[in-house]
Amino acid sequence: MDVRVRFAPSPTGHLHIGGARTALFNWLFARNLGGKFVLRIEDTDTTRSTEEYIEAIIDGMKWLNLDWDEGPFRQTDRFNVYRSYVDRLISEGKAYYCYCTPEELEERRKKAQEQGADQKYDGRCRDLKEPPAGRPAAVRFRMPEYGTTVVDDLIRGKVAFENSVLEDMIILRSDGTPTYNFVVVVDDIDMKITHVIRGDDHLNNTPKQIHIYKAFGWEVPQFAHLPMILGADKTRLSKRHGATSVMAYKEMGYLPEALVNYLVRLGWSYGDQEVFSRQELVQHFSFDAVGKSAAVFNPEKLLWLNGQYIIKADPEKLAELVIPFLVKDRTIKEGQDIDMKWLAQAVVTLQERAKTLIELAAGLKYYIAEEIEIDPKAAEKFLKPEHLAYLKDLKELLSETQNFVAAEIEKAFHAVAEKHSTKLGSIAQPARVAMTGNTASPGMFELMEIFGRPKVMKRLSKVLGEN
RNA sequence: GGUCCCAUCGUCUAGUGGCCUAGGACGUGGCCCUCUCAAGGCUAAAACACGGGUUCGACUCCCGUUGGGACCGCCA
Repeated sequence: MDVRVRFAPSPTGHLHIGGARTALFNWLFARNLGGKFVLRIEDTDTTRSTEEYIEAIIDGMKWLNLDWDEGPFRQTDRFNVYRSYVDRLISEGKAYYCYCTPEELEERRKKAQEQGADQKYDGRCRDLKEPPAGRPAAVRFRMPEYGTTVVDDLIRGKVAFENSVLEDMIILRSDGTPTYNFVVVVDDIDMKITHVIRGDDHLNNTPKQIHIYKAFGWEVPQFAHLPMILGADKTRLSKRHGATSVMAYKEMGYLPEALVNYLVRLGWSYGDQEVFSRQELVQHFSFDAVGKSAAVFNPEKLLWLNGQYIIKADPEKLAELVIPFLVKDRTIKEGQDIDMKWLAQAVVTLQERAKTLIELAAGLKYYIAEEIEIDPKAAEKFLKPEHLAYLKDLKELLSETQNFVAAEIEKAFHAVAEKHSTKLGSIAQPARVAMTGNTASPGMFELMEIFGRPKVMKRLSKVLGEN
């Protein structure tokens, strides 16, 4: 049998970290087994779903490079289908009309809670002989009252539920729209889904859904319930814990490969390996190695991973990716012409120093900008009169070098150090402040080579007050 | 409150009854490298929630306690 899985987000918000991981595990499972990955938009809540969020979710999927084989399907396009399935259940006596209003139900629930009693629907419309006139009706599914339902889960094993705790849930609202627990089953059957891979928070819904499958005589798919992702306080990850939308990480200068790598290790492992290529992920992924316990989202480890991916990334590609951040930084103007070959060279010097594209852009600033600001503290420490004397000599030597390349530049530095009987560091630090305005940067020799002689001369002149 | 799930360093995890003096990674401290900052290398501190069983032997199996989480909607 061909494996078919789906990711079914509801468009009531952006694609968030938890949803992205669910999508990723579905994708990996499908790719590992050569199956199909379906994208389905669960927009039956017409009051909260928006077109913007559908776009946002698709953007997030694309950015993470999680391609789907079918869809996106939308449930709002399928209301007639659901309607006919509801009718079938009613005609077979497996569902019935309920005339209780939401307000009445709410009140009863509240009362039951206060008394510490069972909160489930009392079934008062279950066997109604005469429907009350003039009241809107919802449709409820008739749950079995006795027996046990076992969910056989790929991650958790067998989980048993007493049917007596299940209530007759509403499958069709009084406004004629169907509800989640019903449509999810109808869709999964219509779309021939073989494995339902979703968040742990759905485990309790699963027995209810199994009864719908059975009411129709359908085969129940395999389930895999993924553990939750928690915030630092161990509660479900939410806005309170900082950035949760996937696209926010794009804006913060993260690489999608790094986020994917981080997310997959939240719950899944392969021995001691931490960094995986796409191919390795697809090759090794299996639910056997998915853990059962919830995981705390750790931004620091994600940052480290991102740094690892930046180090390994192709400099030309990084140069492309960093452009929007340079624009945002106002280091360059939108659409400004820039020598990409040269930019890539500059990027190489910064790769192992930048953990995000934002940091990369910040480092690139002094390579590109005409004027730099000099940190007063740095100047105070490294631009004292004796330092300026070194820089004066350095400038002279550098103006005479044949080829303005790192090896030649290094010779000049050593010559100055020797002349003044001092260490290389006492020349390099002042030079660094003159070049970058700061005390930390890539190595001076390669930096100067990439700057080029004119820019180096200009900046030395400036600190020497020679304008 | 009811139902269900979960439980190894601060965090992510390896571990499927003897290989464990519990391994790796992030983070933290130290050292090395070094023109600064990184990167890299070495190193240190840091965990089997607790209590009972089962067993010749439990991190590993069973039960309970405790702790955490999820769900209990005419939301998904």
